[in-house]
Amino acid sequence: MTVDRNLYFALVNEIGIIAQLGRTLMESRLPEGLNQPQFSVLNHLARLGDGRTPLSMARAFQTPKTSMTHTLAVLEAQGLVELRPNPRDGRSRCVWLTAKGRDCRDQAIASLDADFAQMATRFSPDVITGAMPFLTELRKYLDEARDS
Amino acid sequence: MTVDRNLYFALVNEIGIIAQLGRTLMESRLPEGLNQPQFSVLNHLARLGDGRTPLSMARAFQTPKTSMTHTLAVLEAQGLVELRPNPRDGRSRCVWLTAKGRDCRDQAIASLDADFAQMATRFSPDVITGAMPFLTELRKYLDEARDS
DNA sequence: ACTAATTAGTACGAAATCGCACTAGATGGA
DNA sequence: TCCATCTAGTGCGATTTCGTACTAATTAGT
Repeated sequence: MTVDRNLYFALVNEIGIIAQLGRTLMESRLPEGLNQPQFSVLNHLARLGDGRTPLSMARAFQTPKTSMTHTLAVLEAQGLVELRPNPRDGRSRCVWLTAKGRDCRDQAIASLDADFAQMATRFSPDVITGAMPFLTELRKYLDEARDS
Repeated sequence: MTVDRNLYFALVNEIGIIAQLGRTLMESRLPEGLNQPQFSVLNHLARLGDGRTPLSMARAFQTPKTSMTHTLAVLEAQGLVELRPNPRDGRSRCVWLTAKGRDCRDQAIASLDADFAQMATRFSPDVITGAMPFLTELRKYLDEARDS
């Protein structure tokens, strides 16, 4: 019992530390004034397409919608995204990348490439691929467990 | 190249979301007014022994020392830890659990046990044990990569 | 022993996080 | 249609996070 608890706690703990280290490392590469959540929003819009609503993004990142409001306000103030009314829903808005936002994301990606290449020398793509299913399943589990 | 970058980015992303979900879930079980970093400090002291210095704990959690100062101030205000002078170093202090702090930690552990038991039905200890080495190595790698 | 460099901790301020309460718009009965 | 309910987003305030700059104590080099 005790052993199991420590095992699961160690897992959560290790993941928490990795997330923090990853975030700090990542932010050291990002352009000045762009933090990890802000970059994630830009990247999300670039990868999956813009025109999404704030709420859908808040859900995608599992973060409170008030946090997303703040993040988007910062990005908008920096001219990296634009918020336009949602033609399908008067309460809602759609988030669009500006040209500057797209450039900024591409540049950030380029900076991170060097880190990922470095990382690949220690962790081959195969190793990462092998580790992903467990992590994905764990994420889904925790996501579901949220409602209980 | 692009595939690799997305793979590594997906890894960091997934871990970030797991950390956030884990933290939120955990905090929903903790006593009112105790958040995850605060609990982690209590747990660390209970497991590894108290009388440690703030800096050593900041290092253990890979967090800035100013954050630890704040966390300890909160815990002290709640009467969960006590800060006493370090007899071996006049600049330093030692952190001690109070009886209340120890009780609080034990109670929190008990609440979390139910969650871990639930989690164990989906992820056996063997699966967790199998996943740990990769995560530990990744954590060490990121820790080392911090100085570059 | 003396001074320079290092180290532990904190004060302070800026920014981020996020819960609560609210507004405006949408939706689903009856 | 009308009203109760729900939903998207924001304003606000409490708390957390953490970088910079500082003080006081220790350590290292000579």
